[in-house]
Amino acid sequence: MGAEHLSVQTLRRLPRYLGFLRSLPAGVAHVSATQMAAALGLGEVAVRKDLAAVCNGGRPRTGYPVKRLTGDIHKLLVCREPACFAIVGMGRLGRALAGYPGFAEYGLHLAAVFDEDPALIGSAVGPRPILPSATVAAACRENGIGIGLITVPPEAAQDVCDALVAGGVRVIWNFAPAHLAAPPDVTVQHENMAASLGLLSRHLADEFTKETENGERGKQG
Amino acid sequence: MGAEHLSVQTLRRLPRYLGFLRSLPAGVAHVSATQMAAALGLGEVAVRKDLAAVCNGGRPRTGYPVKRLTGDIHKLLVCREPACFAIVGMGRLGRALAGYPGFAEYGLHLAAVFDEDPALIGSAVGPRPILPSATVAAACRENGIGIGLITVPPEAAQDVCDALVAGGVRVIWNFAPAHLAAPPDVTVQHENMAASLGLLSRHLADEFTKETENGERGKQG
DNA sequence: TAGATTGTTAATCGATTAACAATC
DNA sequence: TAGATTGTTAATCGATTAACAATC
Repeated sequence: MGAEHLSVQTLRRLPRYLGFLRSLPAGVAHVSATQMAAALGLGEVAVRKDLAAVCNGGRPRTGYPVKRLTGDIHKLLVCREPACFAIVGMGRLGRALAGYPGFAEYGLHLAAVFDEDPALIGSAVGPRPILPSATVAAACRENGIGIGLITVPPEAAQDVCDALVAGGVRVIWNFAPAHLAAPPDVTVQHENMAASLGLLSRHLADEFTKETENGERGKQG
Repeated sequence: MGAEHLSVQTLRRLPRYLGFLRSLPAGVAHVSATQMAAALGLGEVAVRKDLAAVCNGGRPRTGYPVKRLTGDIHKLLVCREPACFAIVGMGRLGRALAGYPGFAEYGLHLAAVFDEDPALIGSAVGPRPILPSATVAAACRENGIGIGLITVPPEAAQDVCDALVAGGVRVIWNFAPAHLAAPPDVTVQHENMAASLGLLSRHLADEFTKETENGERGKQG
């Protein structure tokens, strides 16, 4: 219990804890924050605090019971009633996301997929028929879809955004590298894969600079 | 100039500034932090600070010259010599990433793509031939590839990770929902799309709770 | 008992926000 | 001059880290 308020950072780490716990051999009954931190490459204290906030089954010297900890984290991640989402744009990225595993794991349900191309309408992506983009607003409203993913080319993104908003969607995850205008009560999260990779690359360069500045001193193989 | 040190958060926002600047009609010569903040839905002061850190062409009452600001941000994002990266796993997600637009924009070059399936070897993704996964380590080392993207099924992710590390890759972006073990000098960033969407969904739920708690008071249409 | 581990309380760090002086 | 906007300096906020007492 104790779900009072978890920081965004903690929430981001929970799935990784869950993944680690599930990767444990069946025989392991207990696990400590120390072990998890080492395995996941995270700070020991951070992990301990996260676990303490999430599960009250921890005992000194013993650690946490795997089963209970797993259950508690899982409960926290799913917790609410399933949220329905839609994907607009059945190109490669849209299809990849539609087939991405584990949405149910997080209480998410892919309720509809859309594309503009008449040639695609009616064909299926997994078990789902592709619906025409023109029906986005109506379909979202009908199915109580609150979340929309945009995976269309940048030129088409704003129109799709407008349609989603018209359909009552309140959260938009935009994969098109385009700037979108939306009313203030709609949350738009922009995902720019190229930019994200650029940031990672810069991280690499910075690390390297640091190392060479240190003259490779203090490096333990 | 003044590229001393930009915070990660600032670096994350820069691409959005760039996108906004490029979306401006050709006639607009100057733009203020106030305008950009409003358009992008960001805090006014945050934007002002970011711009001040990035470009010294700002003038009171006038704002920033669009051309110079665009150039300075662009320079900052590319700045270093191009970084080579590889993608292992030519499923839907791998192909989507391979075709994602704008990597060059951030000084990134997709140098090689790999897959395990013998039926795919030799066929092309865009201009690039798919190479066999067995050659990952050698190919990375030969081509000076420092960054690897993993888009294989979770079961195969650890092997791919090992191969990349063996090939000298120092930064890994892992899209498989799997926990990876890597040496401490290798940075592994985990991307779990389902978990990220779950977090967004939770955000939606929290917002909604807040609103209803406020009894919808103070909402201005 | 001894020692590892939990969980809490205080200190540090980084980023955002607020306040305000400088300037075109 | 007046007023909008920049850029800086101080205050707030949140998260991480460090220190330590509690406990099995």
